[in-house]
Amino acid sequence: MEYKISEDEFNLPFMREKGYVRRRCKKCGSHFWTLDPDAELCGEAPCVDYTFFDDPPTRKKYSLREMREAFLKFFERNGHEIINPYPVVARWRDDLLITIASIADFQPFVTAGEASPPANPLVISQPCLRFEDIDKVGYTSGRHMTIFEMGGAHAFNDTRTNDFKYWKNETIMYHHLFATEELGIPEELITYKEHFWIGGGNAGPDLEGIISGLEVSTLVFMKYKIDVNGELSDIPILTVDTGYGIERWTWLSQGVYQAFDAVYGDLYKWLYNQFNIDIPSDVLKRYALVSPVLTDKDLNRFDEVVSGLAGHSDMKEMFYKLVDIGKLLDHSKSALFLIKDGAIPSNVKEGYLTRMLIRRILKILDEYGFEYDFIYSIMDRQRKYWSKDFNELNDFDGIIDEILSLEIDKYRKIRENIGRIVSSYLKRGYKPSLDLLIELYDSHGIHPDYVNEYLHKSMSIKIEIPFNFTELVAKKHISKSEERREKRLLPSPLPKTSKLYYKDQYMREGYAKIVYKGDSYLVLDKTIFYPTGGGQMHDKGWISNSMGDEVHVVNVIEEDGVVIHFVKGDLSRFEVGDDVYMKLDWRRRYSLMKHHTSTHILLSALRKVLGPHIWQAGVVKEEDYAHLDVTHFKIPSREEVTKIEELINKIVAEDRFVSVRYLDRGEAEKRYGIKIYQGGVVPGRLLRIVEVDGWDVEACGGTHVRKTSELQLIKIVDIEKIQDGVVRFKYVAGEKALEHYQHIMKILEDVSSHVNAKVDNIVDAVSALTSEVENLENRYRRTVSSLASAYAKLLTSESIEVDDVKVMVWESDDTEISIKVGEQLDTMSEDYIYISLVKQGRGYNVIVRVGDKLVHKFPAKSVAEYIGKEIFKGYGGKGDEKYFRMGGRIKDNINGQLKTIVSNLVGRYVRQHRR
RNA sequence: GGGCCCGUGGUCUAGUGGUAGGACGCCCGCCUUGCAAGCGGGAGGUCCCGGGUUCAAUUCCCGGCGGGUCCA
Repeated sequence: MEYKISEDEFNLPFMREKGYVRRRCKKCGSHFWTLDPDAELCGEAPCVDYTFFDDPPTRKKYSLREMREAFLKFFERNGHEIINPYPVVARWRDDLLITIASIADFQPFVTAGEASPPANPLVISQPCLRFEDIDKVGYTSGRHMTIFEMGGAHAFNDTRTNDFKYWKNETIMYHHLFATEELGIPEELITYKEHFWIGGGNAGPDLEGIISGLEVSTLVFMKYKIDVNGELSDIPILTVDTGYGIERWTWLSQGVYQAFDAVYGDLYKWLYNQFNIDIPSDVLKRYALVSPVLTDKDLNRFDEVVSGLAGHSDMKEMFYKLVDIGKLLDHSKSALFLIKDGAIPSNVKEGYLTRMLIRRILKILDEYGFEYDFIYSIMDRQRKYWSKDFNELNDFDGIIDEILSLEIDKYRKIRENIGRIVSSYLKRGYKPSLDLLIELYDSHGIHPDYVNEYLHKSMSIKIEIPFNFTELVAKKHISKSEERREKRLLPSPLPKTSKLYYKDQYMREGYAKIVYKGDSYLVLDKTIFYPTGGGQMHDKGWISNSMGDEVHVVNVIEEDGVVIHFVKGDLSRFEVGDDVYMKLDWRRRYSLMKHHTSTHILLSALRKVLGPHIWQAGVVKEEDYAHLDVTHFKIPSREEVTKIEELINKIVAEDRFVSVRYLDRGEAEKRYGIKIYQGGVVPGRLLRIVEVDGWDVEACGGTHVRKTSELQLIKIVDIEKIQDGVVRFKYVAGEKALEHYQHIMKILEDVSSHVNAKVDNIVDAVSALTSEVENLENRYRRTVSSLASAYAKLLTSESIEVDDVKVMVWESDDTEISIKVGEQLDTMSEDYIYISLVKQGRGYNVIVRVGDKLVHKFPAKSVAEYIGKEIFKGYGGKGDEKYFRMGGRIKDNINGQLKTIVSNLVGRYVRQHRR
């Protein structure tokens, strides 16, 4: 749908005072505001050329850090409060994996008016990740990056309370002042291009700030909600959503030809040297000037563009290197920030993005013949480079290396298996074709380049890789967008239930009034029953009325703030308006509380022992146990687990207070950081903050014990890797921990009585047992073979001679021995026909073997078929003239001795086939 | 969350509706001044688990578990 921006949308006092006029670009057709009344072009490349190279419009050159500081300080001077950046993994949102814009930090609650912002107005420099343009990275001289800092100056205007900060006029003025006064950019260089912005369910008109050909900012005035049909409706909060591209402003100020040069400084120069790049500066500049034409669909014009740089026909290889160092710098920084915020490489979700980035890096290293190990030094230099701005990176020293080493191993394995996998697909009937490339990439992650490399080596074939290869792979995955419609239980809205368990977490009984009665559930005006939520399972208990009728509460859920009690029992004498008495199954609840508090203690211990990359990825607290999933790359060692257990039990023993407070969302984030959102999305203006004194702080809606000593003991009982990048800890606390030990002890005692040894000696006893079993197995094997040879002798002596042929038929109940006996016969006779009949299920197995002298005259296969035809309803088998095995179901009319019948059949066969 | 691929001695793997094969590693012996290696012999398997089809399943079908991979 096309959204028109009215001519007057940006006809603001500021524009008029400055003398800005609205024009339409002759090339791209967009409307823009300019100080030049004769302007015909919008001012953005590729409509016009970049004009800042060698001659930056700013007063001085800024490093990225200086630009960030200048931006933040400027807005701070103008009434904005500086907010620390959020993680790049957007855990507080369930609709986004990663932080794609500074405003994402404040969605959905702040922009929807459900929570107050940490400050208003505020300013932030937020690292953001975007993967839509990943294929352009490197080609566009650094205009596109997967990771960048978005300088966001935000104001939230609440129309409901008339709490108005500022809107369009001031927003543009701030932008203008920042460019002109703070940075010294001549104002005639600045144009504003009109645009309509849509994203994240919101929409609004925006202006793009363009300076010297480069878009450096987007000033969005978010004022609509947009539904699935594209219909716009007004929203109560008018949000000023500005995004200043800190990297681009930096680039602008330095006037260099590559934004990577401006952003990565020494790191860029280091890689430039490592790759032995040598591009004359005038050629580099010419490339930078034409690179804006390389857009989505035009990337394959790269060769053409590069070779068109007159006079330098052999520069192609150099430019490929240049593009690739851009990718290396960009991807390694993205991967670094993802890992920092807990996106451990994985095959799912945000972890997959980390893995993809690392693999793209490894592939580039491969292409230029670098060792994979080179990635360690790239990442380490990145880490050091950015740790000055993001101090927490200092804590990631060894972890990054460990993660990289695991990823390199995996990548190497794929690389090594390529030949085998490709040839197995060819053997399976795949033709060397595009289909094969897609299949191999999709199922095995083998990049088409590698397939070609192999095909070229082994059969001198090369398959053309289309530019939209990734798109083709994606097409195979057209997913049915699963509509998760939540089933609503309550027919009409009811007043929210008053939650007594928040007033007193230890309340075990109480009175309430019935406000609604369903077939098998009750809604009360207030309740002591905790509904399933935040990983904590619901309470159980009993509800009774004044007449002494009692029902059992078996499940409790919450719907829109209304707590619903599912009950078992007769509800016929419970009526709306009745007073009822509630009683908790306290044993259950108390155990749930202990497990919940244990979870908080464990999580902080994991961060301390395993590293700062640990984030909660899922959690369940049951009555009998709890488990906590965290972002981690391997199962911890025995030593680490011991350390963790010692640490958590130290916290238990120290008897720390567990406090519960309500804090304003913004206040809480400011004081404790984003780490408080371990449990995921928590709506609302006020946050319930649970703090284990001096140890752990989380926003949490669960019920907790008052003091850690109530936990008595926390024992980790199981650890497993539930997927790449996620490790699950299962643990028990309180009396469940005691029960666990008792359970283990009982198992030990059971074992000990079975092996006839005291518990202390079990290990020795069991190992004696296993070697005993081994011995017996050997003896069994020897016995079977001597048994087989004994049987063979017996059979030989009992054989019936038919025309000099020894015919032996026997019935056995063991196929294995039957086969072995047959094998033994060869050592004693050359002219035998051996038949073994083995009952098997509803039919018979027949093994036929003939002596070496007879294989031509009486082939086993022919003997078998002769018999089979006679005795089986239907049969099948396999073998050759020496040995044949078949089976089938016996004909109904055969009764009497099968052995005799078969003997006679063989005799007849021999006589018929002698000659 | 979904699609696809895979699961065979310690490791890597071939193969098959009817006696499970190889390589590396391991053990013993021989050759060699020593090493690398070579030669001969040997040990090592619930063919991931459960159900079904079948006279017979490691193999085919269904389900589960585990691994890989791609997409969102």
